[in-house]
Amino acid sequence: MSVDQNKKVEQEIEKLIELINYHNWRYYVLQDPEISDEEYDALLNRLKKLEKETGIIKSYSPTQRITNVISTEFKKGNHLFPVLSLEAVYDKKKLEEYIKSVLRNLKQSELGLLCELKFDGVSLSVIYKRNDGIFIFDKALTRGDGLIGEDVSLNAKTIKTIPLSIDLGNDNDTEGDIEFIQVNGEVVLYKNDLQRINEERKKEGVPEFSNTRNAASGSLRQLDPSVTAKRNLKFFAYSIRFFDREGKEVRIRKKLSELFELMKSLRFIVSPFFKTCKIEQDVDALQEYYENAFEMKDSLEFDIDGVVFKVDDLEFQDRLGSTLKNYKWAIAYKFHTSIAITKVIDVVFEVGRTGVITPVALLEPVEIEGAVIKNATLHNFDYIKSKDIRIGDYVEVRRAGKVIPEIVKVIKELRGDVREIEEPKFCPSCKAELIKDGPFLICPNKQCFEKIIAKIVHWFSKDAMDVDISDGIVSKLVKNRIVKDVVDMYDLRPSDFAVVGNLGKKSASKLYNSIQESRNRSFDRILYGLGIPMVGLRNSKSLAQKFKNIDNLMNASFAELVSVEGIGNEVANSIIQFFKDEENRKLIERLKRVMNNI
DNA sequence: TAGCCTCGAGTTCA
DNA sequence: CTCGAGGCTA
Repeated sequence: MSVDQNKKVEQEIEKLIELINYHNWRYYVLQDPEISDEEYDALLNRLKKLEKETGIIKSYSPTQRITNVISTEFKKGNHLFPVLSLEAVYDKKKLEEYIKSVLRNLKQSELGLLCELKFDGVSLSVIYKRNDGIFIFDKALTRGDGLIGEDVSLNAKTIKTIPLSIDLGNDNDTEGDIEFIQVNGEVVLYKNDLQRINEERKKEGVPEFSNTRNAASGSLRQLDPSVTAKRNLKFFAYSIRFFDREGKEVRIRKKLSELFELMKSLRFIVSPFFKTCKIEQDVDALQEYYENAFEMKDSLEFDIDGVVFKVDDLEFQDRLGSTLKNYKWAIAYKFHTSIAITKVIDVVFEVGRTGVITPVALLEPVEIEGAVIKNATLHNFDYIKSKDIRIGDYVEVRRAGKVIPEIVKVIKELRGDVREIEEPKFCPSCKAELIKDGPFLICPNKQCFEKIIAKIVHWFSKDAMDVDISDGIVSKLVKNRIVKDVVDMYDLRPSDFAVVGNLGKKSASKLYNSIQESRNRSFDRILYGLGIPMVGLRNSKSLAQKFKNIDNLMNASFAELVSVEGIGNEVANSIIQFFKDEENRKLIERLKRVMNNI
């Protein structure tokens, strides 16, 4: 083939790419195709043929959306502009406070806002790089830590609604100094696609996805892009930023809403149902947008978990800036979700201060009212039996009262491949044989690390010594055999803490000082800290008041004990048992050396 | 002895 | 906060 001919074919390839991209956009983004599927396929086949014959394959050619490369891991990549989260509010009052603070910070009396739905999907940064006057898909990154994300380019390329090239045109880049473009948006999976995928997975005997977000996230993190391609993911764009060669941001518009229009013309699906509004002090317009979104959320094809309001003026955005985690120029107004459905991934067993083994369900993380729930206690085996909870079950989770997650019930309709929760025979920490006491399993080993850790943590707890020490540090001190009981804690130097924890010099000496200072705690707190069974806050106070010091208490007869208000047979026996124990007596002798009020 | 009241213990996440 | 059980009173 002559050079001339080659050039001609290359031109045809370029034309075909542009034409296919155009029809791709009509079909996937606008959902308004101009040509039939057959005609589209014909164009694609022609392109494939030419590429094969000439070997000219442009990286942004539609044939490159699916490659056969199967990676073993994801590379890391830097975002050009950090991808942060948004502060969340759950009621009108909190929203009002936020808006007022923004107005105050900007010294404005009114504010233009852009209102959007908050998609329940996975955030994605798509980065384009200049090449011959147009911008070519360079890479796509997950959020990661906000600065560095995972490179999921191959998977992102299979998403038909992410353009592989962008033509800004001259009027958008008069200086010609834009080198990179970062488009941010949400990768979402439609509800009907989730259903379809789950039906297939059920047939194949693999676990179903519990919601569209998890499915989208899982699809984007596939090692084999051909799997991602079949998932029919969508990309909703909500931000576009431009950068020069040095990575400095270049502004070509003044308002976010103008950028939304620009993204539309660049063939992105922009955030559906966005609108702008102007507000002053009252947030009624925002409340209305929120209520509308709430009403229509079930009829939408995709999942949303609230709405987002963003300051429209980009200069105002700059002035507001961001914290370490959040942009200050945007707020998420989220729907209440007091319950959520999630999956029991596994059950682990924890050892408490008293040796009682507690089963804890590990859950597929779900968000309830702003907190991500990963665990829920199952209390004991009677509880497990009464609710018939099994590993692999889908469960309804509620945040009981204020914070503590609770499994309300098993969704039996969703039960698939499940496994019974088996009672452990041995302590998960020290492997000692467990003893059964009613519905409880108990570790009898006095040296059990987890028990020692829990006892020390209790000793320093708020109502006892009131020392702010993390159980992580205690755990390391015990496991490295640096301490074996609370008395040893008073002999540690600041440097000992630095060794085990991620503590700086300052926090280490602070911790040291507060432990030393706790030598002066009152007798009732010491008594509580000892953790005598059935002796809690209240009983420690009455006992301390009556007996004044530990020797009086140890020498007290049964009759003297029960004469104390609130102490009956059981509690008195428990106290006598506690002081009979040789280990406990030794500990108390040692404590006399370090505590001032014992 | 029944029943109310109070206390202890375990519990999660930001 | 909740559950379960001990203490106390009628």
